[in-house]
Amino acid sequence: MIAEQLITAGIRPTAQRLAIAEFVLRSTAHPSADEVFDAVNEKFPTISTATVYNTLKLFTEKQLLKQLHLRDDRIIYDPNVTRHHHFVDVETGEIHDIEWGAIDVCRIQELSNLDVEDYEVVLRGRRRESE
Amino acid sequence: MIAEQLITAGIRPTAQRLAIAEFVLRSTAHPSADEVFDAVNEKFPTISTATVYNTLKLFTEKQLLKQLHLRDDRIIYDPNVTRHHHFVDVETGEIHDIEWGAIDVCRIQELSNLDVEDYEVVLRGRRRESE
DNA sequence: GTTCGTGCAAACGGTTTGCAACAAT
DNA sequence: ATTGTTGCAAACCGTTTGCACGAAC
Repeated sequence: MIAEQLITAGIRPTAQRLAIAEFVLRSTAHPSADEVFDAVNEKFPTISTATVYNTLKLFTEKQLLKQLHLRDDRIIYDPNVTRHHHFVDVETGEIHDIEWGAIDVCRIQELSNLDVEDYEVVLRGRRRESE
Repeated sequence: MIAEQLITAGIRPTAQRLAIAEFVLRSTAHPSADEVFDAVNEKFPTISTATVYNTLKLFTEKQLLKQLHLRDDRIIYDPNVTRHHHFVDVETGEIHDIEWGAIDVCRIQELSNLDVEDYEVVLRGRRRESE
């Protein structure tokens, strides 16, 4: 349950936070703050943008979300906090997750004088018409 | 020469554009617009931020620069427009280029239903003390 | 003289913050 | 009582734009 997930992360599950969590932690669409606001605002018309921003920041600090900088105009949020890659559809702007095992990245360890703690592949292109 | 590079790209080489070009096209530091402004402003105190932003936009359209979205707070610019990867130093925030051939990325073609037109690896970590 | 480039100031848009009211412990 | 949370409005900051002046063709 979402409430337990918040409590486990050390977050008090208020009504606003639950509404935000239910949308953003279950989304695969990598929403931005204003998209979260719009979605939550429908069911919770009194919520403010400040609460949305505060909550997204809190969720990020508590490792329930990761910020992505794949769009040039706004930060988007990813509830998939495990290692994975990203595909950016250049036609629609949509971001799709690519599972970690689908791509091999080799010779990272050979980079001299760099301790690589993390990495990801960012792909750009378009979805193919599936036959 | 820088002026010829601008002309070749179809850009009239004004004094302001030359000053900006000399700084940003030769930089390996991935500067942001305000860093470009500060640097150029020293030698060219009458320049405006509008001109810097307009010029960086123009250079980007003319393929002399690429915008990078590796920092969470601002756009940075890369005069290296050939394929390469990026290493983000998590201590200093500095961005370093990784030459294309230093890393192998495999099985991109196997991704079903995706036409990958471009990709890059983004690495995060710290520089090792070299012995 | 018409197009292009510059610089100032204002506007814009995403995000953060100050603060007063309120809820939870 | 004290601490944490919300929502409003204002502030903030990187970036863009409107516009008038001037330069280049």
